[in-house]
Amino acid sequence: MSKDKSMSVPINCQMCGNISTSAFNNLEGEDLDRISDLKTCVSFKKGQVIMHEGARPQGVYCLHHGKAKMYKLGSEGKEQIIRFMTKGDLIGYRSILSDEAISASISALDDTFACYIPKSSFFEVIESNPKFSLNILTKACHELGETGKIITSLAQKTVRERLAEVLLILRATFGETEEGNLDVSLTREEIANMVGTATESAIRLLSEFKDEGLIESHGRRIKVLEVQQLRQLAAVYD
Amino acid sequence: MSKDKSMSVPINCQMCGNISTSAFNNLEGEDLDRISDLKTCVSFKKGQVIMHEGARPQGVYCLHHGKAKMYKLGSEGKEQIIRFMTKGDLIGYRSILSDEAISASISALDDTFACYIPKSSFFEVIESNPKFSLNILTKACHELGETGKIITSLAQKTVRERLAEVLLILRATFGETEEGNLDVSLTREEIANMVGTATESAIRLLSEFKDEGLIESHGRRIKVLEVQQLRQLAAVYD
DNA sequence: TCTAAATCCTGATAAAAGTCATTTTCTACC
DNA sequence: GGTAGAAAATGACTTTTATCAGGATTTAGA
Repeated sequence: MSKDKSMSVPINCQMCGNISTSAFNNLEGEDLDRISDLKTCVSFKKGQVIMHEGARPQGVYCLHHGKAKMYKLGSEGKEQIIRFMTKGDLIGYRSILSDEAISASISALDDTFACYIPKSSFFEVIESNPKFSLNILTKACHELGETGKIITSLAQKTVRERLAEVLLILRATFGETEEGNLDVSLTREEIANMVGTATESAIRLLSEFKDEGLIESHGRRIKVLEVQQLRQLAAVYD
Repeated sequence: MSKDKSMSVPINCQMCGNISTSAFNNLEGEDLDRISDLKTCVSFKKGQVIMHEGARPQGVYCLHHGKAKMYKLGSEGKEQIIRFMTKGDLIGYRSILSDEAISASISALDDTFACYIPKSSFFEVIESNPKFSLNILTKACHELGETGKIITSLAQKTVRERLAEVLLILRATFGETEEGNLDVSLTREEIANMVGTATESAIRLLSEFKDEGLIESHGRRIKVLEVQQLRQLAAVYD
């Protein structure tokens, strides 16, 4: 939480604190150098779009710090948040690897900082290093499993259950501040866009959760009080 | 459509008619042999479960002929169909590659025939052949894009719109018989489980589509008449 | 081909969720 | 630290979708 974020910018990937949790985690010297040498550093202001749905990216971003949301626009122009991303996450790899346009936009929830890796060096390493390729494959397959859960949840659960689920996901993804609040600042509209409901419904249900003592909230600061009850409510058994 | 399905069973992968559309499409001699030599052939009766949610598969199936559905059970025990699979599709690779339990069951909609490839030979080829690995990666990434669409659709579209969408998906996935019917036999419940709605709602809306001349139906045989109108209804623009 | 069981269909009703309108409260920026 | 403008909250109402119940068809298997 240093004021001067530029201080934490890594010169090269070897020095990066996120390496162990990122897709690059078991790359060895030469391959990591290849990535490291050709990457460039970019920062994004809160709210800025990092990748646009429909675009054809010429590289991938590796998020160094900050938070981002991945979302698609529905036919009425409403955002559907697919998932959130934090440090170590790779952005745009899906599009590059399937050779399709970007299927969901990514925008910064925070002031964020990312490393841009050109398509060519990304592919070079993918093609030459089976371990790296397998890493990405593992991540993609894991993601596929998660999306299956989301689909089932959207299709079968009530809005109330899904909201409980989303609160738990936010907690797992972003953690809590010292005060115990969710360490992310989202509008009610964004929460609704993750749950897949109207903003008013999300607001109403959050108020209910508050009345029931499941959460506390002061504006955008939300504190999860009863994890177990929320889990039960969300009918999550894992 | 031969009566004696066993006639069309390939002795080895080189001879398989599905090779060009499957994940094995640009494997060369040696690697394909490795798969081919260790695979075994299995058949499944209509309704039989090919892989069980929660299980730990020791290999993958490559569907040689027949149709299958991939589905998850929701908390009330209701099936949510995630997608359908046809010849050439790989079953169980997600679980093996992410080293997680099977996240969705697969069951046969037809009498089907598949080749079972043990985990070990699958991994050998993955690790030794970057092209194969990239093939699977491409498929997984494409799937990820599709699931994003499904999520947005479930979250934002009405049941009516989603039903129109599902009819178009069925048409694209299974094609049509000579009589112009969708070349797949699904109960109304299965259609509902794909749309993510109650069986009665799916039935009601199919009747409406019929009254409106968008489809014809005689029991389980459904014929799509107005593709353009359905597309518009589904608000699909691609 | 026949028959029992499964599936399909329809109507009535209930519940869930969305929409619209208005007031209150935050929050980001001077 | 004050102040627009955005976001949150809440009530009233509408629409959509689910549920329940009953009868009509279809399907799968003997």
